[in-house]
Amino acid sequence: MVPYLSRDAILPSHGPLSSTDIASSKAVSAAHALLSCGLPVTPNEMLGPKGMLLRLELPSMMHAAAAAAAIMPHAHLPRPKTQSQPQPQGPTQGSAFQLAGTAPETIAAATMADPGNNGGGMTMGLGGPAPVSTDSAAKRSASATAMAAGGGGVGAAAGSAAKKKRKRCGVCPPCLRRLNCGECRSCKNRRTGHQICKLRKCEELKKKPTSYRSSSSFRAFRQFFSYAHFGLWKISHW
DNA sequence: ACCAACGTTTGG
DNA sequence: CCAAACGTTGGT
Ligand SMILES: [Zn+2]
Ligand SMILES: [Zn+2]
Repeated sequence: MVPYLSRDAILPSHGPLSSTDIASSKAVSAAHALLSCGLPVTPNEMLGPKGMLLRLELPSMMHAAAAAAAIMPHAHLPRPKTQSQPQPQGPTQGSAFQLAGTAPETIAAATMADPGNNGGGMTMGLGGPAPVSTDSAAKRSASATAMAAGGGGVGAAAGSAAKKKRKRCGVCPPCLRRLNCGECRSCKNRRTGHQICKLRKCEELKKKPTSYRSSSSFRAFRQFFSYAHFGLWKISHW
């Protein structure tokens, strides 16, 4: 199945019909999101001659989800912070997909097999060209991750994806600093601490790593297909 | 929460 | 191999 981000999905056909301004801004958002997923696309490529959003074929559902997250109005609503029971998390959060019933294998893999968190979320894993580590790094990480997997135990399928080490965003103020302050605990304790200078610590990495299932792109994706399931979006020509 | 220490991953 | 620095654990 080839995932589409269709115009009809983006702009509800019965809704207040698209001003081209809205389409344009959505195109900008989607293009940005796709770019961050490694798919270089310009807003103009998503807009037709009349300024309407075009149906865009995407290389993976991951891209579709990211684009949906950037476009859909509810993607960034704060989650109902109500005491979410520490339920077995896996089955519960996956139920939306079972409901939709049409989740392609790639998505099922991306969502169901998510071992709880993967760093960075939407840019990882599916869709993009394979990470391609041709050298001994592959073997290195293979053995290392195998060992790491051994410790975990609960709920993880054997040989499930190892959790990736997150990388600094590179654009936040701390990331832009080039010099260690030399005064903070991390600097003073560099020999044994192995930590970056506190003034250089990336703001993103300070945040608790978010699981893919709690990411805005996943929520948008789930919402997207929930609506599709209930027929609120036009999907007849998919 | 902060911190120290260590193990581990990652890119060069 | 090595340096940098993320993840984790244990102590406070
Ligand atoms: Zn410092
Ligand atoms: Zn940063």
